[in-house]
Amino acid sequence: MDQLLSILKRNELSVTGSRKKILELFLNTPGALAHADIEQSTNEAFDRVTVYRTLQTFVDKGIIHHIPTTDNSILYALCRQDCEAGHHHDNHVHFVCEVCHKTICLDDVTIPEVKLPQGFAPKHAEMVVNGVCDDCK
Amino acid sequence: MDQLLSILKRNELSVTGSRKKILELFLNTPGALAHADIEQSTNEAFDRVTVYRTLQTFVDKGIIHHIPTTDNSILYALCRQDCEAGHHHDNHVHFVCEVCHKTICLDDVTIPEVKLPQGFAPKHAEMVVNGVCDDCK
DNA sequence: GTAACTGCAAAATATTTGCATCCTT
DNA sequence: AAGGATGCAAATATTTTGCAGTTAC
Repeated sequence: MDQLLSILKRNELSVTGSRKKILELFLNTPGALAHADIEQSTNEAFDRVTVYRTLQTFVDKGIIHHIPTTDNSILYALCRQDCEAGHHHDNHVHFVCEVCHKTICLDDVTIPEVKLPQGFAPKHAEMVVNGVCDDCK
Repeated sequence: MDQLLSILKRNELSVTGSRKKILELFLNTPGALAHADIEQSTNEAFDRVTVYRTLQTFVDKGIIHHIPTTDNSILYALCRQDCEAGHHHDNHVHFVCEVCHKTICLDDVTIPEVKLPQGFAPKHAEMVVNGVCDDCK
């Protein structure tokens, strides 16, 4: 079965036009997407409200997740291996290029463990690295 | 000289009421502050616009910085040792407690280096750990 | 057929800008 | 006194909500 459909089915979501198109956009994007990127995904425009609701649904189901940024922008990313496995790990580093401003999931770079002070119980970590990416160097 | 004044002077900022109050708020807060926290800092309310402008000024001067979050909220933090040294390193981990929702600067926990794929040139890294903090455990 | 999803309109929030006035140096 | 900072008003932009019509199953 198509990967796209399989993701929706697995999460008990009905297969609708906007969900297919938005999810496809994520599947075809190596990095992260901002709300605006999705709204402007030229070919067919979605209603702004539908984009909000669809993203929220995907986040609720764990299909996509927010990724942290240092510049207050709001980015969403779907991470390939996690989705194929059916649940999220997101334990990889995100890289933000300061030249092209793209955000890239470095799926192969695992977030290292850190030793926290006494009493802190970590559950999840996010790491964002800024710099210049391979394309812009 | 008062630490507060020294920070403003060092950055060539005139010493005004709102700058003093907002900076003081940061100096007295162990973690991070959201825009709303500042606006609501009871005693005396600032004009919403002044808060925006003051925060922007502080960010421009490097007195405070955005910290990344995984939940799309916008947080600012001032980090003690950096400010005392006169410039920013911010190379420490931020911890977000999922019980009390506070964000804490773990000044003593340094962000580890990671090995990036060929061609990526890192300049700065941010790391956020979610979990349960010492107070809430 | 039913429950869920979408699009439109509008409300509620959040952020930015212009300008006259006030404060800091 | 001069330049910059503030507060108000208003313009923009962003996000949420209600509801009627449409679509998926």
